[in-house]
Amino acid sequence: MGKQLDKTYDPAAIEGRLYQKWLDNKYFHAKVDKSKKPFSIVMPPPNITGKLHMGHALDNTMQDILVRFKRMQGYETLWVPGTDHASISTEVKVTNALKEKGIDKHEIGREEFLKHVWAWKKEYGGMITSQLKKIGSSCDWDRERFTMDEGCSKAVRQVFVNLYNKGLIYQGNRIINWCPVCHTSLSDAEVEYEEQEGHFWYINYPIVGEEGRYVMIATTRPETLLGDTALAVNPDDERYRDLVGKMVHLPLTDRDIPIIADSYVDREFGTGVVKITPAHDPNDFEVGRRHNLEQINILNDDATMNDLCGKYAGMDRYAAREAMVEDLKKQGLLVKVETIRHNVGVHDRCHTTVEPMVKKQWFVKMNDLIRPAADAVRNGEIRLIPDSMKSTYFNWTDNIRDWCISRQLWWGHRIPAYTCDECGALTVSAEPLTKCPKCGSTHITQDPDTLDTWFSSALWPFSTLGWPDKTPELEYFYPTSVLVTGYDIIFFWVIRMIFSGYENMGQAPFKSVLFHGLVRDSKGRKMSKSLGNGIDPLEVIDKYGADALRASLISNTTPGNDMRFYYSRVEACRNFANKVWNASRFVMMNDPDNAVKAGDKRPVHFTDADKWILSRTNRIVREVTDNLENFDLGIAYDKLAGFIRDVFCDWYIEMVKPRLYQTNDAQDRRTALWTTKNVLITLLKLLHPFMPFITEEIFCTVQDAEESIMISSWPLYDETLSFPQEEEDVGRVMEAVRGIRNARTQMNVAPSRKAKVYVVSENPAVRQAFEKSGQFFATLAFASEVAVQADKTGIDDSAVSVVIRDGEIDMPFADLVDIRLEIERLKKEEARLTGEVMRSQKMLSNEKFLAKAPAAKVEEEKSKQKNYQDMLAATKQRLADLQK
RNA sequence: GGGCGUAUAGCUCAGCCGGGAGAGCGUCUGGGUCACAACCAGAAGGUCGUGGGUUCGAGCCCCGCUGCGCCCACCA
Repeated sequence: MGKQLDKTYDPAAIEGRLYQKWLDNKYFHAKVDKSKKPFSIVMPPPNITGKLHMGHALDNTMQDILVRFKRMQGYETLWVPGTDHASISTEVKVTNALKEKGIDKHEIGREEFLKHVWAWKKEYGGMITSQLKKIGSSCDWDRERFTMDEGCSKAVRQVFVNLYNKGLIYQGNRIINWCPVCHTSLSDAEVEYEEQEGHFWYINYPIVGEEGRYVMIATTRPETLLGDTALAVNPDDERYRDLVGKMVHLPLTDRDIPIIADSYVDREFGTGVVKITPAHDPNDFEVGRRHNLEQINILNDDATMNDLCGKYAGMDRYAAREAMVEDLKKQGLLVKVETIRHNVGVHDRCHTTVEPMVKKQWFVKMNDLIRPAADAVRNGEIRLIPDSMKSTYFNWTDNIRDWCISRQLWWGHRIPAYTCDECGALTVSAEPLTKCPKCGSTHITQDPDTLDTWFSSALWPFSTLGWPDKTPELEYFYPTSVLVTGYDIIFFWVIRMIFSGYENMGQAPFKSVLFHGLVRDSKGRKMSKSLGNGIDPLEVIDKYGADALRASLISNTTPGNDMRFYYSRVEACRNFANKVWNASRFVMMNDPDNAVKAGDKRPVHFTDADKWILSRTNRIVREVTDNLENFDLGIAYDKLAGFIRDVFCDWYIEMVKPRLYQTNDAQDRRTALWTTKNVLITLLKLLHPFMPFITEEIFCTVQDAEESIMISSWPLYDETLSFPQEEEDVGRVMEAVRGIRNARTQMNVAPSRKAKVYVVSENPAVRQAFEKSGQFFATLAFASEVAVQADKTGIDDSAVSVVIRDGEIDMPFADLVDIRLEIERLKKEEARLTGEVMRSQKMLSNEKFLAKAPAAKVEEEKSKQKNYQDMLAATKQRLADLQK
């Protein structure tokens, strides 16, 4: 006796055991094997701050599907897992955690703080990756990496040095986005804009030397007035032309500032006069540079007013705003206040309103670096899926700005730049420096800043493979095959990996990028903690199994589009898994001793049904393979699942039942079993990338073997298994069976009441099909007996016409249905068929079509037309008969 | 303001190279059936957002309009 399967599929009972088995056998482990072709993926490293959410589940399911598919195809597959130190989110998180314990980050100092972060990393850093195992990810855990491990850090330092030496990294005073709470600069990408209510304060600036004359400006941030170094008007603005070059007195201060002309000013907006605050506004900064204006920084790092602010010094920016407005009012310089809604930049992590400030920062010069990255996508060297992502990509590469890479954080890669305390020399070094190379002094200070977290992730595809060392892995697996990631980090990450790949490796980091969308809740909202609408993938797995979750994330989806998460969809997939389970159980029950094996020699005498299912399966092999090669995961799954359910289970298993239950023809029974088993095994293999657990369990149980489906070979299209004639014949029989089933439902004849069924047709091909393939017809049509005949026994004779004899009474098909309904139906049918014939006629008489369409298409259309004509004639005849 | 996407059944979405409108869920009808009630058989339900154009032929290609979503910019 072979092993048995339980009656319903219980994922919880097998998933853990199977994953352990795969681990124990080292199936996920990749080696450098030059006799095989490599296929490699690096996992987008999840942040160490988080736990598994639906986005990760989707991302990793897609990767796992590709990896498992390629592994079965015989590639040496490597999937590198890992995590990201996520400098700013982690720092915020740990800072808050410490705060709750009453510990202040600044009090304990940098070194002590970092100890806490490392401890935190140790505790939570591996959480996600261990959770990823639950969904079946077949990553090479021996090669798990962390963006701040020794190897990645070395790569970071090396890249920094290389870029610096090429002059592509520079330090500069630039206006940057400053987060007053996190005390760090932010890249543009880290700033979000929120619409908030604000005010427009209209303020009069007195003109120097012209008593009683004022220039009115409008501002949303009156406190920045203290940093004003000019007013600006448009050079073409008639209203203010005479003012250009004059001075105004800056209220609340003892300074006078000039009025300048700059085309940046929009005449239509506000009063047409802009106060210029170069130190606290990016546009003003640019204007200031053009006009050589002084930059006056009026803020401390925590957004309180600094010592330059006189009586306002020490006040918070908002408190100062109120106080200053009050003072302006007293002096009669405040003209009016308007309430407006405007966009305010906030830090995407902590939602603090950012403050533009001038700071010395490190930048990467982008102009030259971006070019190969843009070209690679433009000339197809790197393929973006879906295609439409190209536009988004170019939108960014065409408008590239230098990348501010320094962050005033503690957690992250410290910038490898050192300043000599004695001679002041700046040295950049990949190895820790202990003395100044210029003067030999040992008093040197490393730059306190750390690098933008994306600086290290940008190197991920090669730093994980050992770069800057020339490892065999790097040589063999780079460039990686495909990157699977969400479209939301195309700018943060994808582009930066691409230019980093070209810059440091001279090659693209991957050949294709497969984008997916966001997983939203059932109402289409983003899943978020604040809304509390997130769904924990682990809960779904506990309840429905990993396979069902995976399938539900893949089914009916398309690359790059957002999707909604529905429990009903998971349930449908769970039910499908159970279906597969039971189909397999059926096979096992009919061969408890496993006497017929899938690999056995092919039988000689196939029935039409066998040839039909083998041929159809053969086709699905090709289609699913093609879809997977083309990254159409959703289409591949839907097609395959549909085939398994609707074709294999619903039709073939029903057809084959009599042959398995009646044991009088041992030879035929064996053939039936062989076919069923082979088809089942093939389908299981195709399904394995999508549903790894259940397919593994069945694969082993059905064959009573330990060998894993994971390392079995992917099915190939087999020319000798193509039976177009039988596909057509059996297709006809199925058509007829459907007709009968339909009729019976309409007639209210219970399937349990077996009937004698006559198949009547003048069409020899149809008769032949039924004679040849009719053995399973009776079962499918719930008939006790089937007769095939040419002459009409008093009724119609279309291609699918049938007569059902039920019990004592002869009940011709047509008579059983309400005649009026039937006439209506036939009229509709007639109209449809007439249309089809005309359409077909038009096509076939069209010279362009005949000339341009492929020959197969024309042939197909011809046979279609013939079919339609026959059916139309039959329908007309039947209508005429009935209407009598 | 600039860019991108999207509009298909009651709901959520597929629909490849332009040639017969699809799936899942839901609804309705029938069925204790010997793999599966987490089931089976059947049915109903669509002007493919709208107006034009190209084509023998458009859900698909082109143009206009409308609705929705996202990204970038950030007018002080």
